[in-house]
Amino acid sequence: MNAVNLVEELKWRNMLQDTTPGTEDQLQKEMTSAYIGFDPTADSLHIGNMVPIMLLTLLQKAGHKPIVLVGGATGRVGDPSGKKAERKLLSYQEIQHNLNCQKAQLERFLDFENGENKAELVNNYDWFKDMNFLDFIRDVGKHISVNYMMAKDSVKSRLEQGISFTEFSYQLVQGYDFYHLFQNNNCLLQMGGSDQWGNITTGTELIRRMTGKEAHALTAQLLTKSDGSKFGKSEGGNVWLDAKRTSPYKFYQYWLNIADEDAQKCIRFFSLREHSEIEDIEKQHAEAPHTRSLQNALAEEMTIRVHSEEDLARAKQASNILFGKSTAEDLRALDSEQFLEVFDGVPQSSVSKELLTEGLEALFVQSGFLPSNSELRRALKENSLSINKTKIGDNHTCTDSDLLNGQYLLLQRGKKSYFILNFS
RNA sequence: GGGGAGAUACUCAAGCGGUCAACGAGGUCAGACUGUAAAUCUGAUGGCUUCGCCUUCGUAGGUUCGAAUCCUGCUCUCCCCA
Repeated sequence: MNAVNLVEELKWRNMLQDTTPGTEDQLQKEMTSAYIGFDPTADSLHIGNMVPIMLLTLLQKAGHKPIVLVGGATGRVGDPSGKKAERKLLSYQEIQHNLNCQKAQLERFLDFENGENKAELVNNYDWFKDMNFLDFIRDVGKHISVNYMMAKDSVKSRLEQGISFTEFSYQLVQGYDFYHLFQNNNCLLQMGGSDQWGNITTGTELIRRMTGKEAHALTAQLLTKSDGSKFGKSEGGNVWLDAKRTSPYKFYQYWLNIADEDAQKCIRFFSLREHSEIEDIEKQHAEAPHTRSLQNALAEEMTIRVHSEEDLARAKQASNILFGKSTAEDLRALDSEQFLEVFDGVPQSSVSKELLTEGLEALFVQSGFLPSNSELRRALKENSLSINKTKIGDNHTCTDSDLLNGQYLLLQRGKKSYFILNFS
């Protein structure tokens, strides 16, 4: 019935890790509801969450119905999968706050409005809040043996170090989610990263034992980076989708700087362009790697999808000023607001106007940019200092006309290290 | 409790009476090259009023014209024996 075969699509993207038997048949047979759970551990999703988001996006594009489950209940327990140690519990208020924020973000990526297969959002707290412990262990716990639960990797890997009963129970709680959605939302499939396989199959097992019916699991490969570090982390930590946590500029830069090898994986994982178009970009990249077609395409597409066209334009402008051939003139073209946005995150110091004409030592050292006069001398010897993108020498002096917007001076050591002086 | 070894700059690690702000390696920073990459090459890497001066070699004293280097106390670390 469907023009797009989801399983084929995922295979083409090298995303598919594993499915339970019969999954593809079910998806080809009829519109199928499938869900993925999101953990409310922070008040923003990060790009690590883009893989499950893509699964749902592609699911919807293939004509099926995505169900987004936010883990109001499971978030109170803590998933041991992939975790070396017990996690600290979040307060109920924190979880609620995080849930609301994530919800708003998810709405960007899926169509919650139109069509028979419009996306739906559920919160497992709704069906767990009135569940009492005795009911749970009688009605649910009875069906799954401890032996079965202990055999899961997520549990097994923690047996040495210890795992609380709380986290041990996690798979059962998640399994019950699946059962609940199976019964109430006709949800026949749970998807997730490959680290979720164990949890998901506990769900299918539970459904089989409680209803005698069959439910399905589908997992995606985890995205790994060629240098072994974790995907979605930059030096400053996670790359978040929230512009307040990771500015669109930094977000754009993250994609732009992905290693070639990883970019090849990412374009298939994340791009919503036509297959032929993606293959063209891959070809381009192979022929002329230095143009970095893959990184550019990715950075543009992802910045637009997560932020907006305007944010992309600004990010590009900022990048151009920071890294491109742009010069003093481009810098002067910025108004005060743009200037501060481009150099968002660059350390600033407010200094009094008298300093301006008091020489380099005053500007670079007293302002706190360079740690000592020796450092300043060294930098001058290296010819590594610039003011307003123009290299300066030993006896440079500044005047009022050097001030950007009558107020700022942009100091620079080498290529990457910036500092803003704010003359007030 | 007895015996031994050690503590040096961001890290590792030389130095064992003057030529030591202290070899070397890693890291970091800069310059060249480049794809805002990797690799490579070059330089820098305590502070200052820089052809000189000042403060640093666990800590406090001492010997000496002169100590990171020798002596003593203290603190800490490691090893061996009981």
